[in-house]
Amino acid sequence: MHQPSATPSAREVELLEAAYEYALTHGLAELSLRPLAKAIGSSPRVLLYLFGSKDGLVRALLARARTSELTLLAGFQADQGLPQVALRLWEWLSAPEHRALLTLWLEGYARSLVEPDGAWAGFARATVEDWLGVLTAAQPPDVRDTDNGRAQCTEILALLRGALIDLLATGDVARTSTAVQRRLA
Amino acid sequence: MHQPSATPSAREVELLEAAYEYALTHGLAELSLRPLAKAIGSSPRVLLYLFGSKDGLVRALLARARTSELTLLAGFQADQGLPQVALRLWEWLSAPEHRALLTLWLEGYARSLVEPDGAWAGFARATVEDWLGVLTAAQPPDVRDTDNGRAQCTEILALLRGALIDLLATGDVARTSTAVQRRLA
DNA sequence: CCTTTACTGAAACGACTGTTTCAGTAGACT
DNA sequence: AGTCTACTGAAACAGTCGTTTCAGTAAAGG
Repeated sequence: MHQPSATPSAREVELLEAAYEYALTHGLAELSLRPLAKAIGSSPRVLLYLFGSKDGLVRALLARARTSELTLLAGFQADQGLPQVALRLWEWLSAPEHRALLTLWLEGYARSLVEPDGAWAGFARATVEDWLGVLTAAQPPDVRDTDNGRAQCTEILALLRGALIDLLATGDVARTSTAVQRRLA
Repeated sequence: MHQPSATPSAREVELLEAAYEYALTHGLAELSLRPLAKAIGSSPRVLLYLFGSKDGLVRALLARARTSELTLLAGFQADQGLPQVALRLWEWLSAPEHRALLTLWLEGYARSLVEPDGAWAGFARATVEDWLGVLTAAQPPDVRDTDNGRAQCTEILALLRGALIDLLATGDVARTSTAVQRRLA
């Protein structure tokens, strides 16, 4: 046996990184051990040894995705006002090189709603709170933590994410960007 | 053999309806023939006979979902202005009894982005256009079909959908509804 | 009555799933 | 040298998957 430790080994983070790259292009829904292992130069045996189970691996992948999301969000900490932060967020969201990552994010989001238990538990809710946190931090302190302030953040979050899933489906950067900027200007 | 006909038989629509109910509570990602067949009082054999393949069944389910979406949207045809239509749409979206349907919708949406070929092809894009159509129809004719008009519809669509996926994850009707109404009032 | 059409049941096929068993190898520590 | 830890390969296990084969029933039309 082997419990995936709190301090992962070097090989573990190495394989997790490779698996993450793989998931970015292949999605999480159809992820299975043998093709993944072959693609990243490993074996199902090793993946199970390091992550305990497939659920453990998926959990690690989800955590990995959320980590890189959080470090990204940390870069947007509120020196400017809410609209500016939101606009810079949209710049990041609409960048073509982040398409795969965000599709993966949406997939995890949807999955965690369908299957609230198991590996996906709480992923959607967690990311709502992560993003709301960043937006809230960009608000002036006198508005923050009021009903009005939370509604404002929720609206901006909705705008960004709604425009994002529109963009992911249509690829229409011009239309979605105009819509976002139109509201935030 | 058996090609699923353009004019489905009585038994076919009956089973499709039952399968749709099943999908609403179990999701599409983990749908498999044997459990589904058992639950709706049928057999894998019959489902394959009627729908040709599992892909055919999923396609039929997706089409079924889109159909009921379209007949819903038809009920919101523009007698009032855009904000009123959007508010009534949000009323429908935030109703607790539609939670399962909308989760299914989001699942199909995400899946069609990850796997753009096969049964899911074009689902996400199609629903974007469906919704945008309704919102556009609610605009005054002089704004319609201008860049500005399309940006406005896109923004409202983003708001509604962003608030929807927030609601689906958190269940927080109060916060999300306030956010939507705050923008549309 | 006979044929055709629509549907159904039981069982099997091959491919794939996550996981386990057993057997190692390579390097670091004592 | 010997032991311990970390990791790995090959093969098998039991289960599920979509699909096919072969069989049969029941009703409708001529």
